[in-house]
Amino acid sequence: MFANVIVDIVHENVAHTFTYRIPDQISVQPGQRVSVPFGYQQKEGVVLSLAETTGLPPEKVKSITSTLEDYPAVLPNLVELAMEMAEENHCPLAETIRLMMPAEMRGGRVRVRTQPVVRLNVGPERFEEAMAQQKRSARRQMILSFLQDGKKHPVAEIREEMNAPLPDIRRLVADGWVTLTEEEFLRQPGGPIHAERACEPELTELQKETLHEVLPSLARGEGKFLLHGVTGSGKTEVFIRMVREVLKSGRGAIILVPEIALTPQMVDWFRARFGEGSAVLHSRLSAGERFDEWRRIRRGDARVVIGARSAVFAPVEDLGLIVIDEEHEATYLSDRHPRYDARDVAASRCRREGATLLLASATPSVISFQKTRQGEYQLLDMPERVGSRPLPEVTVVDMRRELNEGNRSIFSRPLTAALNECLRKKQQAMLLMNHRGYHSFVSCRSCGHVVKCPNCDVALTYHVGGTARLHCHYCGHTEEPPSKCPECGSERIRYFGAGTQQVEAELTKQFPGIRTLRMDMDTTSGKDGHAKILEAFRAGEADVLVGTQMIAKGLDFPAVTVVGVIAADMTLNLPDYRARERTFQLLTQVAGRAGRGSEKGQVVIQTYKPEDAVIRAAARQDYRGFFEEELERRRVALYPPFTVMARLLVESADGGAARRHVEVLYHRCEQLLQEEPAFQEACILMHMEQPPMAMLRGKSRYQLLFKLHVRPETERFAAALSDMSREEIPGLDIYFEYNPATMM
DNA sequence: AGCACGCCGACT
DNA sequence: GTCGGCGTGCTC
Repeated sequence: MFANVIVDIVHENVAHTFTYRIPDQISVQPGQRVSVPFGYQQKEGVVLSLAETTGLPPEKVKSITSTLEDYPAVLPNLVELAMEMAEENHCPLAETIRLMMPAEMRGGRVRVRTQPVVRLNVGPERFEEAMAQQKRSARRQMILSFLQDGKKHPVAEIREEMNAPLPDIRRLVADGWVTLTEEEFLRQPGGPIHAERACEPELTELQKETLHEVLPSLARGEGKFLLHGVTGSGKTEVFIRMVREVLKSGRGAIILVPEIALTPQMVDWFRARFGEGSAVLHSRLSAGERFDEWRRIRRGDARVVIGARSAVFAPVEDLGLIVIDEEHEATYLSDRHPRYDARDVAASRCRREGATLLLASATPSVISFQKTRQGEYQLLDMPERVGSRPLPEVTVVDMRRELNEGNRSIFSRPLTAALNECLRKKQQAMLLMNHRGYHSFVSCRSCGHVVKCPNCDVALTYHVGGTARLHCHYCGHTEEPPSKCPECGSERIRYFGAGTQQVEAELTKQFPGIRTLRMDMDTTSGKDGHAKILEAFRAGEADVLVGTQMIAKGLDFPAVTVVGVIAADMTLNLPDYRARERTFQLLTQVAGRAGRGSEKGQVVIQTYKPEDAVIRAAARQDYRGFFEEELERRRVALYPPFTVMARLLVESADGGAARRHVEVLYHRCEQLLQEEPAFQEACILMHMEQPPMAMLRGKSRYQLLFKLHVRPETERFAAALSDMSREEIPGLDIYFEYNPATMM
């Protein structure tokens, strides 16, 4: 017998299977990991298929050295998924196969952990005899009583009852009453689960209706749904019930959430709801924990998995459901190679494995909502909040008018009034400061010069705390703030606008005695920094939480009645066709944080563009209104979902070399378009430019931006572009992105 | 990705 | 004369 093995090397040259003989004494199955001789070295690989014969000359074929596990690490369905992804992304199969297992499993960097286990060596009929023989040792009798049930008990369990039981156990082993063995045990992150069957809340009518709409599909293992539920509508409870339903029928489920939502409380809550049969996969796990959680899933001990993006590859057999919560989040687009969209992967996996897909969001992505229009997804609508709680009242404040009428503070009069009222009632408020880097930069009032990072094309950020230096958030560069404009020499150079720190400082100035907490990239750096701040706020240790986007995401603080957005339109004009969509999502999500308790919420959106359709739709919490307007805009301007974007990005420390190469690529693309009229028809736009961040981490950047019609031949054109990115040129990094996550 | 094989410049 | 540069090619 022969095995076709894909060797764990990511390189075009070896991106095909190699055939190995299977020695008589070992058996292998597809998906199993093996160690094989490869050239002069020993490599790990995954068996793709078995064959009776091979066309290769026998002297070339070597033998598999050993298997790495005695089970297939990659399930057959996931092998197929990896193959599909490799083909779609034009990347070596080894690269997509790697997604299917924890990174630390490769190279044997984690080991199966064992612990000593004891059990009674004799039947219950001889228990009294054993007790009698050990009558001189109360300790050994205690151990025997402990083991009376005949089951295996970890020594650690007995150690909880008495100190140092090992010598006594050894004595019992010597006397032949018990056996002591080493057994595999699984590291459990967060300790043992207290499966206090957390009470299942009674569903509202709307929740019941929604659930009933999906149950038939769930039973048949089919269907793709987009659940659009306003903030606070109780979407979570609906999909929790769906998971229960799937588990009841003996199948498994995967729930994807943004990494940022996987807080310790969230994880505890989830495990309390699902008990021992659940597993959690996130980046905070140690290598060993991640490996063991993965194995619990693989062995079928855990049938429901909650995790971030990569959990879409969790080895759940007999999958019945994948849920993607907050489906609009950019985190579902992988930023590393191989680039994939977890939503698309989930759809493919569901189709392949006969499972239901459910995407959920209060602000669905334009792409996903459009799919409900085209019948690809079925729309589930939850337009009301649980308990008929009203949506918060939203006030849009024109900051130009505030300024004209003499208010030079960063807080408008309505926001000041709302905050005063909130403080008086001892309630809590949240203030959102979007896009920090844009707000605390240093600029010259005379010539408009902005102090930028010498390595990256971004404005340096001013930090008040500590050293009062300017920082770059991309490369870590710091420098002294200039006292004179380096461009025109004017001394009228100053810190422009407000960052979270300035908002915080301004708060303490204008509201004496106010207690504030700040959440941004600076304050959340430590381990669990995130969770600590949120916990403190939840515990009422502050009146106001000031933060960047990260405070907008799906959090539930019942005591928050006021939400303020300091400058709503800052993200509106970023050079990205999704800027409007992102702004709408951010505003709607943050507004949804207000009034989740018994008190009605109030939201104040401060803006310099109160007439903008996005701001107005967000103020009305009107997703449909936003969607229709945005879809029309994209239709006219030929943006996705009507087209696809692609980019070829060239980076180099040598700016001239990058420039020259991008020109070469441009001409090659032009040639390609001329040779193939079909390509020319597919290509709406090809644009050579320096991206908004013309420098990043000390490297110059140039890009070719493409806007393409969705046509059969587009795929081939994209493949040709992808090939150009894979050519290796010393000193140059070339990246190809199809549907780039960012245009910066 | 490694690693050997192979053909041209300055050195114990 | 050799040591060693990295260009080219192969790995079941």
